[in-house]
Amino acid sequence: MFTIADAARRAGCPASTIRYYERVGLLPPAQRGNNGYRYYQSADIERLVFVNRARELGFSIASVVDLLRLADHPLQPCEAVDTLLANQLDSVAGRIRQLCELEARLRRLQAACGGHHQMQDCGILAALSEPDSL
Amino acid sequence: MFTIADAARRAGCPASTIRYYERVGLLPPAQRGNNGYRYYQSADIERLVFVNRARELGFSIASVVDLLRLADHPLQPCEAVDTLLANQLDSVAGRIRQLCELEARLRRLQAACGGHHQMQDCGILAALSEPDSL
DNA sequence: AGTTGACCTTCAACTGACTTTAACGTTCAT
DNA sequence: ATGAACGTTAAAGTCAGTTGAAGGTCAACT
Repeated sequence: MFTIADAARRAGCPASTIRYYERVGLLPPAQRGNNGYRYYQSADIERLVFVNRARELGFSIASVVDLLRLADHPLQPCEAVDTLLANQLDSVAGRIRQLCELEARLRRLQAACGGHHQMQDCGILAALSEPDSL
Repeated sequence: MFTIADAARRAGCPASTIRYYERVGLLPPAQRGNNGYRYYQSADIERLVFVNRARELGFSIASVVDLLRLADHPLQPCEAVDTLLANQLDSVAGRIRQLCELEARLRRLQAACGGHHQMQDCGILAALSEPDSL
């Protein structure tokens, strides 16, 4: 029997996040003591760890709900898991591509400003105002 | 004189976004017609384009406010602009690094699931539940 | 027994950068 | 004159939590 602070320590997230996960249905309602406190068992904490790992990997709350539902059916084929993972990889790869292009544009922009001059001569501000060339 | 829809077309953003920018003080209150409609002039649209470019480059609303204030003082030195840009580049580079590590972890996770098997044998779900090794 | 300090509870509001919705007014072409 | 396509506002929704207020509980120490 662990308090919410114990669970938080073990899962490596704030207690407020655990309450939030319960509130949005990502975790089932916790057992309660006579004092109203939440108490957790090892199995509950494993589920919480699962959730936190998946979140760290960038899965949305909705996807984690899906993953948990899938994990609860041990005899089903696991293709749906593969699919979720592949989608997540695609979306991460896409964001990386976008950010790399962004980085390149920022570097080009940086090159437009040699150094010490006035705002009115700043290539950065000019490029932000005018052209389509960054 | 352009309506908000004209301005939106020219700036490449939804009209709702323009209203939002005005509401949060990123744009000055627009001129109004007798009907209450907003009307924009070329200079207003230039400012809006500036804002949208900066937002596309990932600058926060607060940073765009700074950039605009800087751009409004043409005789000041432009080092502050350089600094804002350098910070933005740092933060983008940092996000890229994080996402690349995330991508690598997702790929390792993907390798844990060969293909057709049941949930209970799925290396993906196992890795999410158990170890620190991804 | 009292008190301190660390824990627990709920509910509401805040974050960023918008988007969406509802309910209503205007303009224009047919 | 009527309908589509525009405009207005305020409020709520999005995502994934975090923060704060106001209060109840528990364990240890004096």
